[in-house]
Amino acid sequence: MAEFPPALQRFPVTVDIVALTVRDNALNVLLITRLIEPFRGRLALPGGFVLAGEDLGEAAIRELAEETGVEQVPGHLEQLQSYGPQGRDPRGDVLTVAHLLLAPDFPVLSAGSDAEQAAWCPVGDILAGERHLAFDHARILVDAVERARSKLEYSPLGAAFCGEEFTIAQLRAVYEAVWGTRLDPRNFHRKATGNPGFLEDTGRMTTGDAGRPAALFRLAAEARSAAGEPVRAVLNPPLMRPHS
Amino acid sequence: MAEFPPALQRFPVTVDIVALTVRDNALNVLLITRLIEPFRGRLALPGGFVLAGEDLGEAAIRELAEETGVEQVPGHLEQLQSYGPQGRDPRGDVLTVAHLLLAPDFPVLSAGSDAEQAAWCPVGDILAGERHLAFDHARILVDAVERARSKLEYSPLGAAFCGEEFTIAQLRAVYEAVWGTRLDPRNFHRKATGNPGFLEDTGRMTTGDAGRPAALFRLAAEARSAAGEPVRAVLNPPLMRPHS
DNA sequence: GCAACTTATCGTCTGTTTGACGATAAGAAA
DNA sequence: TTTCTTATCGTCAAACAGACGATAAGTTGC
Repeated sequence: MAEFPPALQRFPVTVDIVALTVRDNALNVLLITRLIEPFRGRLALPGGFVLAGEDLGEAAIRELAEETGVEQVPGHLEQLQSYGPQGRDPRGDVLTVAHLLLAPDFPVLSAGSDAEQAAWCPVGDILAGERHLAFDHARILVDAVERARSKLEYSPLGAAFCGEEFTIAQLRAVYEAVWGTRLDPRNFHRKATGNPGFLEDTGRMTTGDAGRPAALFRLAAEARSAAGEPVRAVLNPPLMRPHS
Repeated sequence: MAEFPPALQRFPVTVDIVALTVRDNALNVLLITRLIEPFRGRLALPGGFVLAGEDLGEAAIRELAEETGVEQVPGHLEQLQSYGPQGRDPRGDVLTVAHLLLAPDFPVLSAGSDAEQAAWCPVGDILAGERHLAFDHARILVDAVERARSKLEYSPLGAAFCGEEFTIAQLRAVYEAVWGTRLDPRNFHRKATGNPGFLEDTGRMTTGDAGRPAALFRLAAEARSAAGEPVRAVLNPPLMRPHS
């Protein structure tokens, strides 16, 4: 039976989760306030060490549950990228596997005194440098936002920010918040509804809002991904963000 | 001074490299024949353990150099995805960070008796199941090929498979090999040369080949990425692969 | 040298898609 | 009832993709 080399270097491994949502027409990220050193008092991405017997995705889901109180993954979770192990943590080398969660606005746990307090923060505030994140989390956040932006172009994942049913205008608001642009409502409506295999009409309408009632849509069956499965790119041709 | 928790789990970490190139109009992957257990005698992706004091990219470059003899990274190297740590290796849990190299056809080291022999293998043969790869490398290869295919659509990375200078036909052969389709030479020529910021004419021509001499192009300055930097997507609108 | 062949490059034509924007529909608010 | 707001449908021109003809400029065979 083969064994690992005796002098084999082993590394602590963490998972970090960049949970993005759209609140008040702005892209928000879920951040915790660190209660322990290092970076005590600083904002950081939720995450933690991978335990023995865990896979990466499992660890990400567990950490998310521990720090926000959600029972089920509330949106689309995918692996982003790995960072390290050098120079990330003053305690020593740590490899981190960052994950990206695109989710509807969900309530975060109001933690007790000894737990880390999670809260949604506007991404713009963080990227503008108003608050400095712990570790290399600012860089991870930048990569995550860029990934989210490009995913919206050629995948149906914009709908991951909405609930089960949504209007075209709500979906458009997602694109506008993530891309930081304004989109023409009429052209967006045409593209979203005219792409076979993207949305399907539920037959129901909104009521009570200002303006004309809107039709409610859901993701078409072929655009929904089973948990952990890659999303089939159904936006063909893609919905390009305005370049300028 | 903060320290890591005493009971902290640590994992061996490897880097694996999916080196892709185009040879004889087919997509090829660099594979080694394993000389040690586990999976002795099986084909596997080049790679190895991350050493103390190394970052992920450094480890990937070192392993590539050790197993192929290249001195410099011969193409575009980027991180693909991480896998594990469970159920990948009979010796125990290992986390691997897969990397993707898109490179021109480069000669691989003809190793001596005790080194692992690297060789280019047609990706089609592997995916068809003619040879079984060690570990979960077949799955990693599938993910890498899919990443390469989609990268060609909206990034200038097709040129990473060519040398410094290349003709439109050579670039088209790359797209055809990676996508496994035929493309109309005239429409491809129009798209490749008509996209500002993608290619620039060197002013030089091929000589000696069959047919009319072709103009030699290189990647435009704005489409070249500094080492390790993300590639700016300059194909706008993208060059979509035929869907069917 | 000359015809045949090969490959590169330029054009044309048609259907599709985008971007800009007018017009109408259908509710709530005043 | 009028006004306001938002949803949805149309229109039009420019850009673009896919199919394919035509020509240019080499090499190869004879």
